[in-house]
Amino acid sequence: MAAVECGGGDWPFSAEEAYADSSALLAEIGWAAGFVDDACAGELLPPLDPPPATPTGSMEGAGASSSSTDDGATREAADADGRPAAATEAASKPAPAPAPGKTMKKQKRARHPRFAFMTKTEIDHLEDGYRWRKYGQKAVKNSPFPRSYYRCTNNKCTVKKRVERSSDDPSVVITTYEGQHCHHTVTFPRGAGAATLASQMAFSAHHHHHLVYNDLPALHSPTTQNPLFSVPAMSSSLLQPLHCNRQELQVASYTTQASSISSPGSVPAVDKGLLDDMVPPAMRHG
DNA sequence: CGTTTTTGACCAGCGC
DNA sequence: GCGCTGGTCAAAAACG
Repeated sequence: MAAVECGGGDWPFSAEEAYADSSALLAEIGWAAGFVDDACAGELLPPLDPPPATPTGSMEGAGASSSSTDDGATREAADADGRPAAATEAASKPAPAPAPGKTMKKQKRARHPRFAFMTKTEIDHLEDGYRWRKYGQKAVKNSPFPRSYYRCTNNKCTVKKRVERSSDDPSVVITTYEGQHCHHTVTFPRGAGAATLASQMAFSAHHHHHLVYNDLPALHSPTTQNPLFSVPAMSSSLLQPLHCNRQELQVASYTTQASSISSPGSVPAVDKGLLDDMVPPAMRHG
């Protein structure tokens, strides 16, 4: 596993860091993290081929976009159907009193730490110990695979999760967590999916100081012995179940911690990285 | 019957 | 200003 400090990774994403298409995300994470080889000996597969840098304005493949359906004849049906509360209200009233639930859209979305990892698996939604409710699905530009949006079922918990399959490698699932859980896992099954494993790895990284952070730009030289690729052993106890599950894992994280970003060469505040992303200090096991 | 998923629409941000 | 896209909402459907 490798964790990546994504420079300027404020939330919400700016356009260029929003990973509007999975290729961009793949490029970033893939290059950054590399693949964990099946051998689990710390050997790593070559980094992913970076997809051609797609210009921001490139619209090819937009046919996959769901926006094409938005303008369809279904709209009038929907309007006639009702959508009485929120939609109609929002449509008729320009702005003044934000409808409940819509307030988040008015203000700039709050920044949340993000934690993404890539999993080579056929399973789209990996078990990670938390319960999630799906609240949306969108077709992604330049990708034949849709992106699913999940929210933690704990109503006090604002953590969200995006799951999408890589367009470059359909066997790779990209999972992006946003926010911090304010509660314990519902279940934390031993030897469950790779997502659970990733969480465990995050914890292990914290406890064993195995994580190596680096600044993203430095990661884009696949030939170098990047510190990221030498993530020490990734704790064999963690890799073992991974191996058993026959799932290859990539992990990357982007956080909003400027402190780490500002010290690319060193090993900055390693402990705080992933764990801080995922679990508030009060929740950590001493 | 309660919970979750599906799905079409709406909205904001961004680039042109 | 317009169009595109990602993210979210919420009613309906599906599921247990």
